[in-house]
Amino acid sequence: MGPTMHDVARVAGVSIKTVSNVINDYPHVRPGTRDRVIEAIEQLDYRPNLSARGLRSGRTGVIGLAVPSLRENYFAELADSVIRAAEARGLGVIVEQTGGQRDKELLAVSTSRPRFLDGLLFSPVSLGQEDAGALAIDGPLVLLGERIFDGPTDHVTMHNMSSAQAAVQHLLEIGRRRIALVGADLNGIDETSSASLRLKGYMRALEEAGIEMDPALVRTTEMSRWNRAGGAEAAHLLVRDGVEFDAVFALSDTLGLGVLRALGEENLRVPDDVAVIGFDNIDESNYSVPSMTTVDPGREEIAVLAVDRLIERISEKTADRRPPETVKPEFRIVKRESTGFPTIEGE
Amino acid sequence: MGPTMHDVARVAGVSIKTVSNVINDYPHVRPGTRDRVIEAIEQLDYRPNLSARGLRSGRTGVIGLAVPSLRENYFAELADSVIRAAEARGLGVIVEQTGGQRDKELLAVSTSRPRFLDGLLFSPVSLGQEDAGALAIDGPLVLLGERIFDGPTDHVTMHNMSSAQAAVQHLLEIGRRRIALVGADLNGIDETSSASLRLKGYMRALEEAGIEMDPALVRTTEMSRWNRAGGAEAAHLLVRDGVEFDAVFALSDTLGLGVLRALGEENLRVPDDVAVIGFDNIDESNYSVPSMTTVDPGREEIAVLAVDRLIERISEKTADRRPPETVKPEFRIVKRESTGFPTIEGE
DNA sequence: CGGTTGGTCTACAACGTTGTAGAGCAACGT
DNA sequence: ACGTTGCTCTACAACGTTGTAGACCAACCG
Repeated sequence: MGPTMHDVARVAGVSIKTVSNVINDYPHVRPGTRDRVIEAIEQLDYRPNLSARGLRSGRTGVIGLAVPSLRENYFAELADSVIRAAEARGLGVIVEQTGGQRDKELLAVSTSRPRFLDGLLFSPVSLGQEDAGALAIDGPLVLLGERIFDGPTDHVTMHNMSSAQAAVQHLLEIGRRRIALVGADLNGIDETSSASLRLKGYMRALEEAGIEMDPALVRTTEMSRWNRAGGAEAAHLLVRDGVEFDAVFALSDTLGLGVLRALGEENLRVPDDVAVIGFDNIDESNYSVPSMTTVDPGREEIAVLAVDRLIERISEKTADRRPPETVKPEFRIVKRESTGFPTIEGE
Repeated sequence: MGPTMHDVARVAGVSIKTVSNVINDYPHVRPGTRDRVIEAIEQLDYRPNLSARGLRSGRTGVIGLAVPSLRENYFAELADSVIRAAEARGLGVIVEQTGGQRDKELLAVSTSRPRFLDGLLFSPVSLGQEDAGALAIDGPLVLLGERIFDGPTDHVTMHNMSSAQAAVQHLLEIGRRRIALVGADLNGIDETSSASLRLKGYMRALEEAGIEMDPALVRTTEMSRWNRAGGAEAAHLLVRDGVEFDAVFALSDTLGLGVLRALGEENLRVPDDVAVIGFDNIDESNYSVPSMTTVDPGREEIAVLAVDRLIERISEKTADRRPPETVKPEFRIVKRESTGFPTIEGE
């Protein structure tokens, strides 16, 4: 066990409260005293005991981040952004993986609080509108992603519909008309899922262009989660079903990368035979063969916004609580080889 | 603030210590009393305050994981494995990113302790043998990866040399003789880096096969870290330098994926013209075009071993401290299309 | 010159938990 | 019948920090 404030106080010849005051930048400390304390701290290599601080002040300086899985690149990169944003503000991040399973997601919300978190960033996948109530109980909570609209908490999301629409418009602009969509979720007609919102953007873009939607072009994925295998499978099925198509809008980059792979196996050339656009702008999409055009939903900004919102909520007095907010960063289309643009290095 | 032990004690009609005893499975509690306490806990939805527990008992149930970056797939997947292993044992994981920078790595070791971690899993990149001393001070610490051998702590690593040798043997077995190596680190002749150890394996395999090593085939990467861009660059240079080669051993999968991309751009066919093998077995390598043969160093097992070692160290009395151990899981070669084998789904 | 103000510091009591010491009581052996 | 044992439970004191209340002193005001 390291030195405590008592040790520092003894060395500096002050009371422990003065040490505490120096550490917490309490203004009324004489410069000379402050220096003595700082010197003592350095001499002893004193570090505050965060458990004690957490007990006394109710804050631990640690927040939680609950995501489906770090094996999904989007969430790994999101975690990277969140951790860096949190670190810049002096917070640690405990990462929990829900596997996208409903029970583990519910658990993450209810069980993570006792883990002495100051707050939780939560990216649910399985929880839906009907679970909004389950989120009301706990401490500061900021939702990430699409699900659970109008919940009792802040929500950082993305322009799913309009960015999906822009993605399809991009395909239309380069002359494609038979645009397949991979990753639709037609099981529960769940209005609040990313899949549904992006599908809606797809339909709008087609409608505006005066193209009738062909249901044969809208493909679901069998796998429970969006991944490369799902994308590959969907693309294989498209080809083997004999559906004619000259472009694919994959609802996530990992799906899109699976599509790229499958198209290669089917001897279809990208973008000559089939153009492909993904969604998420994960690092990997810039290095696939060919590099993949995608929608950058503003992940980095999502992380910063979310951490800042959470910090606000944490420091908020229960009295003057603002009503829950929903914020969305700007999106952009990153044009790459899979739709006929050269890859820009470092993009 | 939620209910405390006092509240539970009052409801159950016992002392707080009895509540504590029930929670900590202290044996001498009458079944009836135990039931009353459990019922009170459930009725109040009581959750122990981990700050208080941490203060009193010196344990917080949280460990740290310091890795270069979650954007590197290998580390994202390692983090996934570690978090799952830790969760199974009731521990939370705070993830810190060092960016592979020396100062941040040193900071991670010295600063993370006050963050009330019970222990730290640390995967250094920049720290070397000369920093072994810096690791002696702190609490339970388990190193991951190659660097800092013979340090004062447990070390979970991998069979770098023999698995690299096996990788090259695989290329030799399929008839390749001009085997390039991408990702060498020739700056500091640092005996303890993954790069050096894998290079050594490469040389041994060639030697055993009676092939003389051609320095023109051994390529460094300009970028500070192993990534796709570095692999692509190295492959482009190989071609443009006019070096003849029929296989590439990439010292990491991300390097290998960059190599695959660059070879495609150079109109070289994989594996017909050039066979490629990587190292790490990240998920992505199974979905590249073509899928990439690689060395699986046993990442999942590394995580489990590391977490278990750390837990042992945490619960160890200072008296009967075992000497530091170094453990390595088994490796295996995962054969895929980039060396002429069909991809096995789910592999 | 007495009273007030405000800057600087200290003493003390919490925060919620667990370790220690020991009280109470039934069962047992002698 | 009485000490001993062992199970069950309780009271109390920590753990290291911060909030509260207030002491002390110099500077200032009237």
